[in-house]
Amino acid sequence: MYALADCNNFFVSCERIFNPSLNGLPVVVLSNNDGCAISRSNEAKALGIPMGCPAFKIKEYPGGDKVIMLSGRHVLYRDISNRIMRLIGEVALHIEVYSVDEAFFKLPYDDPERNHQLLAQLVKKIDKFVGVPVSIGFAPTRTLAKIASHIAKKDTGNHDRVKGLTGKKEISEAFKRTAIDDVWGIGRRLSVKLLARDVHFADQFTRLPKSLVQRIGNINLVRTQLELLGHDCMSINSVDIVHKTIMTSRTFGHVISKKREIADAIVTFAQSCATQLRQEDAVAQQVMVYVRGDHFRKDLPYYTNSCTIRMPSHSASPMEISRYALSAFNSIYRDNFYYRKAGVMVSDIIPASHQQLDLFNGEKNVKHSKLMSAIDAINNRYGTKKVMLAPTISKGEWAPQHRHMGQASKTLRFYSGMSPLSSVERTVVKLTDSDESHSDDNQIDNQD
DNA sequence: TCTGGGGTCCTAGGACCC
DNA sequence: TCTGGGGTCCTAGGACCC
Repeated sequence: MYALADCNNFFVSCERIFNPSLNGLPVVVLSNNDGCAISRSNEAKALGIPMGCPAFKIKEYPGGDKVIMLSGRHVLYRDISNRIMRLIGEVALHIEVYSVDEAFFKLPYDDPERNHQLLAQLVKKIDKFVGVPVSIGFAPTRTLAKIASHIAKKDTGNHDRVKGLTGKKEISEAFKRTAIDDVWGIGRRLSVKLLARDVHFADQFTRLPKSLVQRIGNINLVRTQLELLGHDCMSINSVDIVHKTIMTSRTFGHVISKKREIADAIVTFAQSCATQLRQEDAVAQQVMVYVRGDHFRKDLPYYTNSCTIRMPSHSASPMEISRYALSAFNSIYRDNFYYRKAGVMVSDIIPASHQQLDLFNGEKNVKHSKLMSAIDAINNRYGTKKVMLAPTISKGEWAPQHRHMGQASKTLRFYSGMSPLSSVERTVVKLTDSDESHSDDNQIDNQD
């Protein structure tokens, strides 16, 4: 039996822990650059504000001028999420953290009644010790548990916020009320195709012949149907599996055309990928860089491109990854265009322990890895980004804008147990090794 | 003024090989 | 005159999720 715990309006609920005066008010948390709403309180949902609504359109809704808009504080949310996951882990046989606000887990009992009691206690415990409202659904498969958790969340008469879908009759009743696009795995495109065939609710979908389901979608849609019929066939990447790709990208605060400034962002993103790799104790061999114009600006010529480079060996060194990222960037950058977004993705990731020793670069790898350990230790102790590669110490023209941050940083540091940072100077690490000679095509990385 | 970021999986089609 | 068949690998694009 699987359970799905889902935090209600997660980011908004996190903000309310620290600012209870937000309770009962329409609140949204905004994405990077204060671009659009990524979490909405029930009061904001009631005003009709959709997920992803651009911030500037919010006040166009009736009552929208009363909506409180907050910039996101993702480090804080991650910390709160970890606390919730720990509490779930105390009762679960096996937990799969699916996203920052959701986790699937296996239940210890066969008896639905005992499971229900256990989960109701868990919801209360999370309320008490963390302060975030959580809804939990449980059922024989993950896709059914997802439907159950929707019901638990939406049914206002359900006071313990737990819903089990275990009996045949109960499940088929729920199917009749589940719109086809509310089924996990059926998104915008597939629901259009299904509606065209007069499939409006989950029960109609479960009756379609398998061959037709396969034709409409692919094997994934067949799996979704099987899951609804009670066959457990979804595998979830649990936290202990290394990521297949790691990406860092940002929309800039405004359009940029200067190569130097974009390169600065690219190096920052490359470093962030390297840091994540080291946190997962993994190494990557491919580096992909992309740049993009602003597709909302019809007055500017639009350009987008990407370049993938295979490094000679796997690496988690920010110097190494930054160098190849810059090289890739140099090959796609074009003068006279305005850029709004860029990103770095590393792939072909394996655990560091599987790494083949590179005979030619062995000594350099050892040097890098000692340096990296030292940098990680400093950043862990004094706060992220205290030690950075040289090209990233500019003012950061590309930096996203956050206008609704309020008194964020004080609370955040206190909450996360970090020490104040004022006494620590930012340290510069030179990007280019003096013994490297193959960088004639990356003019930028030699400037420091 | 102003529109996020980070993932996964599957499939079709091209390149290449024998 | 006339242009195989089967396999693998890679990549781009499309779909989904939060």
